[in-house]
Amino acid sequence: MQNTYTLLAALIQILNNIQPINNELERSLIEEFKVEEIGKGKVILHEKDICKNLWFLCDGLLRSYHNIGDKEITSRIMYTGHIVISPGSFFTQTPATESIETLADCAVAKLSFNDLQDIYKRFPEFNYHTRLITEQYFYKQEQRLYMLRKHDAAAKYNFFLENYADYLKDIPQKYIASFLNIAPETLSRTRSKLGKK
Amino acid sequence: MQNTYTLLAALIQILNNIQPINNELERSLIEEFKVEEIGKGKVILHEKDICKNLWFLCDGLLRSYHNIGDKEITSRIMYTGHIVISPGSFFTQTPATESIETLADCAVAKLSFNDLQDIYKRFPEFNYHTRLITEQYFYKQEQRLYMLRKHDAAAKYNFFLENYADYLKDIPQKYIASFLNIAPETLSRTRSKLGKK
DNA sequence: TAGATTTATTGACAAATGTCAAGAGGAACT
DNA sequence: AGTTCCTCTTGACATTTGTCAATAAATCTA
Repeated sequence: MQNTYTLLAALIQILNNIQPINNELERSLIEEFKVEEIGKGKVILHEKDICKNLWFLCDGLLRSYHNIGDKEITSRIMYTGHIVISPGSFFTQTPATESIETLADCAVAKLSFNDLQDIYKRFPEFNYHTRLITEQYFYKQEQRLYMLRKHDAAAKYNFFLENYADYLKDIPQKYIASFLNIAPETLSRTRSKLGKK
Repeated sequence: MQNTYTLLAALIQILNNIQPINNELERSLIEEFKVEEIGKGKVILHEKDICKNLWFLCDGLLRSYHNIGDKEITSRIMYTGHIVISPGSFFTQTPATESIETLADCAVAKLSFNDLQDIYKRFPEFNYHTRLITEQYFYKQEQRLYMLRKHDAAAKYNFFLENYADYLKDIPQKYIASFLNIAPETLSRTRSKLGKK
């Protein structure tokens, strides 16, 4: 496994792009983030548990999902470079209404809610970075809202292709289908109509 | 019209609930926010314009909408107490992909992007407040994502009733329909099945 | 590699919703 | 009050998607 510094380089880069962070903050982040490798198919957050960690996905693929009746709905798909939390649960430290699982072998860097609050206390300027990051995720989430209002299954699948093409082969179609809010059979038919793109 | 202080009291309250703000910041906010009254049916942000303002909706009702082909889709409904922006446009100061219009006579307090940046510079701790507010809106947006994945029109309409019942009579049904991503005719039929709630 | 298990595909059909059209009901304006 | 315009409702029908079932394909496991 690579060292923490190397694995966190992408995260440090994201932060520096927002506004250069000072060495002390960088050192604290590298110190507080705990890197771990997680095999494919592991649930890193279970529904009803409190999301006590924020993960930076150094490498890999994740999905969040929740159950409605007997159906499982994939709500988000997260890939390398993403900051991963269950928003409602992490922000308010209340039980999660969704689970998060790995769709591939992953390397993640984990920061606990409490350690993050410490960092906010010691480096108030860090609020600026996370405000901008939250704004970015907010905007991306809005894109998904637009997607779900698209008229037909083909338009929704095209959204998926535009945004997640690189991960197409690694995500079981049934998950893609529920992410797009269509039946797996409909996705299968849509794909064959579009020529298996 | 009431004075700026009275109209902004609710906003100041929201901020103080997050973390008490000092007098100087409060004074600056009251000074920088410009209150105005806007009649029903006015477009306060036009698609393709840059969203240069953040509005605090002191009193009234707004919706955001965008066009897809010949269809108009209502993306958000915002009522008294909401902080209103077109997220993608305001955060990045790029052209908006949606418009915002009043659905009733409104009183708003307006703060320009530039004035907000000044406030961030003078009061870095304000990033903390807006980070938490952004997190809250992020979470509410996620609720709308869940709604759009609900199985049928009745479930979507129930979501609307649970979240916007107070504004039911003030929002034309065709807007509610597109917000829920169903045809106006379907909403009409769904309502009559549910007994006109 | 063989067998078991899960996932994807395809067909037939059902159900929900969308579309089009006509008319009723309200709101706004003169 | 009457006219006009827009929204809502209702019906008939078309279309899309969902559901169920059978089979094929792929993946996992021993």
